[in-house]
Amino acid sequence: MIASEFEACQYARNQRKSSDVNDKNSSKRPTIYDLAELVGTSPTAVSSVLNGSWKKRRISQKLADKVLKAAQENGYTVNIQASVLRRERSNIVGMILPKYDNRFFGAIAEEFETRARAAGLFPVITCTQRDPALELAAARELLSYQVDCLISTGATDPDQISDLCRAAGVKTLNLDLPGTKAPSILSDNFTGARDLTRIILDACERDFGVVDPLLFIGGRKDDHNTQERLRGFLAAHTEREISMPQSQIISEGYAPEKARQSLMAMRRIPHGIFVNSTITLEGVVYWLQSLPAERASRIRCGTFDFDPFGALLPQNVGMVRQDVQGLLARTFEVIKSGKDSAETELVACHLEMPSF
Amino acid sequence: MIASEFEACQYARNQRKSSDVNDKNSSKRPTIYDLAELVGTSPTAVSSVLNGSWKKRRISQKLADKVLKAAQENGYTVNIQASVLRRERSNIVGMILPKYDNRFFGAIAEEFETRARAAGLFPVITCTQRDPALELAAARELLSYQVDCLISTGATDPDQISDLCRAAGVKTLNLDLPGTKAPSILSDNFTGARDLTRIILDACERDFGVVDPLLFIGGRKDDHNTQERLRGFLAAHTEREISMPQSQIISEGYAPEKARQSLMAMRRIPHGIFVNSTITLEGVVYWLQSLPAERASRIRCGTFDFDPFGALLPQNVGMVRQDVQGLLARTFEVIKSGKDSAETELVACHLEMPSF
DNA sequence: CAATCATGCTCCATCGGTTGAGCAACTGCT
DNA sequence: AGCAGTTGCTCAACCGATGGAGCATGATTG
Repeated sequence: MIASEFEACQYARNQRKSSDVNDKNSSKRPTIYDLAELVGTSPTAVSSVLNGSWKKRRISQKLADKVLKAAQENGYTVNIQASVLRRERSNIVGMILPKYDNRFFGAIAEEFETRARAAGLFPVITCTQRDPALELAAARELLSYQVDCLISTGATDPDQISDLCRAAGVKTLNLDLPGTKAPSILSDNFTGARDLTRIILDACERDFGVVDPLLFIGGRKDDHNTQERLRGFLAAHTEREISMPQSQIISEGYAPEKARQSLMAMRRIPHGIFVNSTITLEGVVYWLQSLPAERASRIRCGTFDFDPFGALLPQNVGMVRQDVQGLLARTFEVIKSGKDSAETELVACHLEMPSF
Repeated sequence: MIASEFEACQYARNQRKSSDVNDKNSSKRPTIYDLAELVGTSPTAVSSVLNGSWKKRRISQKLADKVLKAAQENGYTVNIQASVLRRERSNIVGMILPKYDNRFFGAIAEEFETRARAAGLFPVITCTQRDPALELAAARELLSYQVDCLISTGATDPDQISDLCRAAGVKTLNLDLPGTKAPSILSDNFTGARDLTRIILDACERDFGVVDPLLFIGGRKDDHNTQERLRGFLAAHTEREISMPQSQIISEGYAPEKARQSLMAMRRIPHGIFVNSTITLEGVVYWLQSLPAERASRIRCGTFDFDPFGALLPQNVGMVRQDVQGLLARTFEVIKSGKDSAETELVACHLEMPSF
């Protein structure tokens, strides 16, 4: 008898499981073998019903229904590890992200997850605390999970990660900070910064009749984004023939406290300030609070990156909001296209003006 | 000859791989079988060297060194899918998180990842946009990745997720919002809110000589955390024998715009305001901007949850900062203890006073 | 009525790593 | 020399899902 032979074979294959099939207290989750035994069919049939290939494999509707019902009743979930091991693709997309502590990275994380899910992929984000060693370790870890694709966001050393991915034959892409060994998708920091600078210059001229160089504060000179923003900042001054003294560019890190101290130490307080990040803006606000109200009201500032509280500051004349949706739309397009030339692509920013 | 038999067997096992071993252009990553062939040993030996069990398995230092060198040179990374499939534990811990758009959840995500890594576990966070259906789908997905443990943070319906986990025999735990079917770890919303209310009442009395009921704004009445905070808010009034009119409690959601409109519509503007979230605080600040400066200066407010910009508002007298480190410390302790009784545990908040 | 085809399913090898069992070879002891 | 014990390694089964190959049926056609 073929049927009993099959059953015997199943039983031999997995004694413990078989005896647990009808045991609701069993903590082991059911497998396709368990369902096959319950329904009285083969594991292959069960698998193909559950993964959708059953039509192609000419399984009858009747059997499919029985299998689906059994799966439902027994709370079956596929074992992805086994599935991925067997298939060529994992459908997992990994992302390395420096921090979750600001709106920009938070929005990137959410948008990435949403788009990945919409594309039928499983997103895994891992946060690397701006630590190069952790970035590398995390990349390696994601690779060992067989990600199909790895996105390095704001990575300290994206090229090293690209190398790892290349060795593993995994697609990769740099977001927010460029690398030379994979496609890079960035905000147009130059244009955003230039437009913001113009707005601040306009406000100073309009409100105070002053045409002075602005103060640039925050960021690091060795940081690509700071360099580009500085370039935009200087371009806006050059086009108005305002010369820029070196002392007006303070780029000694993003930390709020550092910015506050630098501002406190200045002999001549500028009317217009270009703030290079929302985190630096915290320090600027702290400093503003220490000024007499009348003096504080005679300052205008604009910030690169958006924060809803920052936008409500009376001194605020504009914030550059990066187009997170646009950045990730392009990211997924590039992934899909399979392109892997190390070209850099810019996505325009949006200038958010105060609405009050 | 045993050696040649072994090699022949290996070759038969995997023709394509074997011929690729020395091919640097091959995009396939090396496996333990490849390394075994390179070094001239068995896959078992390679595996045990690479996963650290070689001492126990009495592999010689010499062979271990050779294997490690080969692994290094060929950029070997373990295939976790295969490894997890065979082992009983995955060492993956999953977390469901509503949003990444505020400091609280951002900090939870970072702290969770840090602690998981420190415990030798692999953290996977997935963001569910406060969507109950997505929460459930995400939980199912994480289970199919064989997570050892699943943490529901701020989940709409944590009990449903607990049920899923129970069926799969997976440990689970609720964070930030309580459930009835798994251990819950929450901030002590009651005490935090009561203490904050006291501070605001103190400030109104000290600065304006007024002993009036405060305004409570933000949140939802059916939300556990709002209920607890409201209880603390009322307790602080009761202990001072201040009676609370219903009209002073506005709990129609967290949205900033909603809060602003409610405030605009009030006939009598209160001196003291209890703001139930930083997101609601945005609306309050928006409204403050619309007031004459002199009037705005005669308001004191405190907020549940912390935001660095919010802390810098001149009207701010305190922010309740939830103890994210404490919450996650307890979370990991409970996980480790294996406890699964549905008890709720409270973690104290910290009252952050303005420092200027 | 035999040959052909479609239908509905099962068998088996496979993905890569892990683990219990076991086997040579060598050492030390009586 | 004989035996136990140690050292250093290999074998083979297994985890759960998947897909190509193939095998009985039953229906259709010349």
